[in-house]
Amino acid sequence: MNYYTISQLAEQFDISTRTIRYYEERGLISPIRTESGQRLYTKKDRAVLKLILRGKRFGFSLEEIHEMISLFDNDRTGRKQLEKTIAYGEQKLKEVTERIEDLMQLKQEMESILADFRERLQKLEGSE
Amino acid sequence: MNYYTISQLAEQFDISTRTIRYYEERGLISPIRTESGQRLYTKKDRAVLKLILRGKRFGFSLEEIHEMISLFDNDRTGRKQLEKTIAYGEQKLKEVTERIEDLMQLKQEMESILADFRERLQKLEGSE
DNA sequence: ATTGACTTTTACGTAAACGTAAATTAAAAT
DNA sequence: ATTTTAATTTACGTTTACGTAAAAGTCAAT
Repeated sequence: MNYYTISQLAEQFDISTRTIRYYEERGLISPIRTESGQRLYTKKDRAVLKLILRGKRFGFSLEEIHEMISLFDNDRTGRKQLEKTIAYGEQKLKEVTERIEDLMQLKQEMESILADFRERLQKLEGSE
Repeated sequence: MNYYTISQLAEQFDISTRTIRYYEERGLISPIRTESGQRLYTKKDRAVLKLILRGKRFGFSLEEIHEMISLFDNDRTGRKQLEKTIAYGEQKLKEVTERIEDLMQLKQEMESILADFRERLQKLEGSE
């Protein structure tokens, strides 16, 4: 397994190194360190970073994303733990589903507005 | 046509009056005023507010939302104007479509993780 | 070995999106 | 008529999510 440096990840995702370090400050990502203290990121870290950025695009706060990440990465062995995790996951899934429906409605509206504008343009072109 | 007061809208959408005034500061909404200076909101204003809040849930900035609102509300008569508006609208529509696809992928992933957890729970219950 | 690119921590700065408080005025209720 | 409730403006405060700069150490290349 090989590693990424912080600037490599930064370039890949077109974000700053400061941003990546900030996510670490907030406990969202935990790279290992070399003897000298340099951060090294695994593929898994990279995947987590990708998740964070996607969450951000949907308007989730880092805090919310943090919670969602812990879904993946905690080893939840106990039965109670599992049940709690599932309940939380179902809740989040519901939220995501609602957002999708909401977005699709927005899309519809935008499409109908666009159709209206296109029609207006047609009429203008016709009367030329 | 009847009007809403600011606190009525605030209650309906579960936001603060400060928030609504802030949107006005930013030019997103423009209620009329009584003689004494009290804000009065029409149904249309209410619809705009709803739009703002929906935009926010998708992670759009107030600035972006501002631009999108002007799509609805400007009377764009000229041909050039219409073409620009349509182009902008198509762009935004594309963004929304991408977000939907992105969200659906997230949903899939969450579902498969949940399925995994449920399976684990089953095994635990079975071995009881 | 030295230059240059990269990394680290520390720490102050900032824009967006409000919160909150104060002082004042107006509307609604008793 | 007078409380109570709601509204206004002004203005400073706060949180989130980073930006930016400084000082110092490290890695890669010539």
